Amino acid sequence: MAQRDGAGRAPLSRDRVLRAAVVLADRAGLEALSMRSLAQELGVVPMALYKHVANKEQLLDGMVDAVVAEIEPPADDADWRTVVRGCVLSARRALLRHPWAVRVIETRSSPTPGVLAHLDSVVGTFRAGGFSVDLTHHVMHALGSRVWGFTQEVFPSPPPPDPEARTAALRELSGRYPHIAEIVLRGGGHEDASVVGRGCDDQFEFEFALDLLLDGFERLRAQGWSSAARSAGESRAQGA
Amino acid sequence: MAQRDGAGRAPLSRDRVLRAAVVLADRAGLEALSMRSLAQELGVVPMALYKHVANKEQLLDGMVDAVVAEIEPPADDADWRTVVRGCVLSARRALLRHPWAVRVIETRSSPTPGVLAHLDSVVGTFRAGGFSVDLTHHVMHALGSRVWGFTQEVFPSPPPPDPEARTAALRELSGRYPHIAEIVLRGGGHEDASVVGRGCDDQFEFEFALDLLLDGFERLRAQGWSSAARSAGESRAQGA
DNA sequence: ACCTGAACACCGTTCAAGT
DNA sequence: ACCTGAACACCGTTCAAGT
Repeated sequence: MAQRDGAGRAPLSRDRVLRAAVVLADRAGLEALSMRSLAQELGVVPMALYKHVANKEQLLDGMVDAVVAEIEPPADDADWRTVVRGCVLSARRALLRHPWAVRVIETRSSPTPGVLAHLDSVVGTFRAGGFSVDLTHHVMHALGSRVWGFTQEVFPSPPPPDPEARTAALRELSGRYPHIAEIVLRGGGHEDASVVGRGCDDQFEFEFALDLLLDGFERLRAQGWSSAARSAGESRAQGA
Repeated sequence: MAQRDGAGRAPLSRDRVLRAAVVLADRAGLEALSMRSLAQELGVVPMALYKHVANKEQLLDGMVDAVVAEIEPPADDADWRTVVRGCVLSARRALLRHPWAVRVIETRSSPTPGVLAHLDSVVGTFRAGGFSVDLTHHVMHALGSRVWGFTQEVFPSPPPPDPEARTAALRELSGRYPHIAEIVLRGGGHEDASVVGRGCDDQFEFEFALDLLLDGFERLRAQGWSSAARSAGESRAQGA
C-alpha cells in the first residue's frame, strides 16, 4: 500500500512535502524547484503533491513559513531596543541559511500566518517599550524589509579576482562612474589589484542602517512624536 | 523588404522592441510578457526578437534602463539633502508609473548601465555635500532599495471593503495578531467598518523613513563619523 | 547569406481513463 | 472511490531546412 518504492518511504504528508521542498531549494536553488522535480525527489508522481498543497503558490507559502519558524523567540527581559535588534538579527540568520527565501517572501501576494506572527511580535515589543500605536505603525514601515533581516543589494558586485581583468574593470569603472569607483577603491587612491575592491561587509552594512533607524526611533519616542501634525512639508522637520 | 505586414510596420530595432515590451508590461502585467507574446504584439515571428536582444534576461535589462531613463536629472543648485531627496522621489515616481519595474530590478543579477549611472549621480551628490568616501559608502547601503524609490511592503493588505466580511476579518485579526490589529484600527478603538482599516499612506510612510535616514546621515556627517573605529559592538554607539 | 518553422526540453495543471 | 498517466496550453531557445 501507499508509496513504498526504492528506499521504503514514509507516506507523504504536507509537512514532508514542505521539508523536502526546502531541502531541494537549499541544495539546487529556487529555479531547480518544480512540482515535477520535487515529486521525483520524493519518489512520487507529480500529481501526488496536489493532495497536500493546492498548487505551487501554496507550496511556496508553506516554505516561507517553514523558514520563519526557524526565527528564535526573543528574550523578553530586556529593553525594547535589545529585543527588536535580537529579533531582526535572528530573522536575518534564518534567511541567510536559505538564500532563496528572500525572493520567495518578496513574491508572496499576501503575508502567510508565520509572517504575520513574526510581525505581531515585533509590533508588540515596540508597544511594550512605550511606543504609541501611531509611532509604532510608522516605525514598522520604516524598518520595511529589514524586519526580515534583509535588504536587496543594489551595489555592483565586487570586481573579478583575476588581477589583469580586475585592473581593466576598475579603470573602466573610474571612467564611466567615477563616484562609484571612488567607493570601490575606498579612498585609498591605489589601483593595486590586491588590496582594493574587496567587496562590502554585508553584516556591518545591515547593522549600520538598522542602528541608524533604531536611534531615530528612540529619539522620536522620547520626544513624543505624533503624525497628527503631518501636512505640507511637515515631515521634513520631524527629527529637528 | 523587412517587416511590412498588416498595418505597415517600421522595421524592428532594439529600441522599438524595448518600448513595445514596456508598453506590454504596463498594460498586461509582467506575467503576460513572454518572447512569444511580445513578438505577436510587434507582428513578427518570435525568433525575430533574438536579432535585437540576446535572450529574455537582456530584454528585461533593457526594460529597466528604459524606466531608469525616465528619472529626472537633479537640480544641482541646492544643498545635498534637497538634491538627494529630489532624486529619490523622482525615481519613485518613475517606478510607480511601471509597477512591474521593481520586481524586474530585484531579479537582475548585475546592475545595468542606467542603474549604475543613477547610483553614481547620487553618490556624487553626497560627496559634493561634504560626505567622506567612507560615510558615503555606508549611507548608500543604508538607503538600499530606497535609492530606487521603493521598499517592499511587508504589511498585510487592507481589509475587504464589504462591511460584513470586514468586521469578521478584523475580529479574527484581533484574536490572532492583537498588535497588528491595534495598528490597523489606529488606536481609535472602534471596530466600525466605515472608518477603520483605511490602509496605509504609502507616500507618507516612504518619506517618513527617508527623512529619518537623511536626518541620521546629516548627524553623522556633522560629527565627522568614520567606520575606522568599528569593532566589537562599536556600531551600537554610532549615534550617541 | 538570410530567415523561420518545426522541434526540443521544459513548465503547472486538468481531466478522463483505468483499477 | 481512488489514483495516475496522458494531455493541454504554455514557456525560452536551438537548429536545421528552406529560399
